Amino acid sequence: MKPETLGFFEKVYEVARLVPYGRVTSYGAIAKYLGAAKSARIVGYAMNGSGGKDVPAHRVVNRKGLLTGKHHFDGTNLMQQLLENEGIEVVDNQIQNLASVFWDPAKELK
DNA sequence: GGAGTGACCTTCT
DNA sequence: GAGAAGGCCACTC
Repeated sequence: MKPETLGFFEKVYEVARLVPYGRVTSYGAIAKYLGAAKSARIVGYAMNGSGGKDVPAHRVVNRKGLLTGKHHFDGTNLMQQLLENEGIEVVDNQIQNLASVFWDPAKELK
């Protein structure tokens, strides 16, 4: 469990868990916070292993607020259901008040 | 050891 | 202003 041993994936899981209730963040925001803004794709790839973990992947969406990773969940509207359950308005797999629920780790955690 | 993949983002036309 | 294309890094086979 040493930071040095922890790969980039573990770091992504850490930030994903830090996302407060009723808030959502983007892959690029996490990647940028980790110092790999150009590796935004890696963040999404890391979520591939989030299944089975306590990582709220449903709180992580793309830059447009679109639930792109929704397909990776067990169900189809599960991700949307979880977001709506937290008070986030989601329509057609897309967050409406994204600017209101957006959570930037680089600024919040700093 | 090399090549391919991926739940993206940035930039140019 | 909108649309389209490319690139980038980390992990897996």
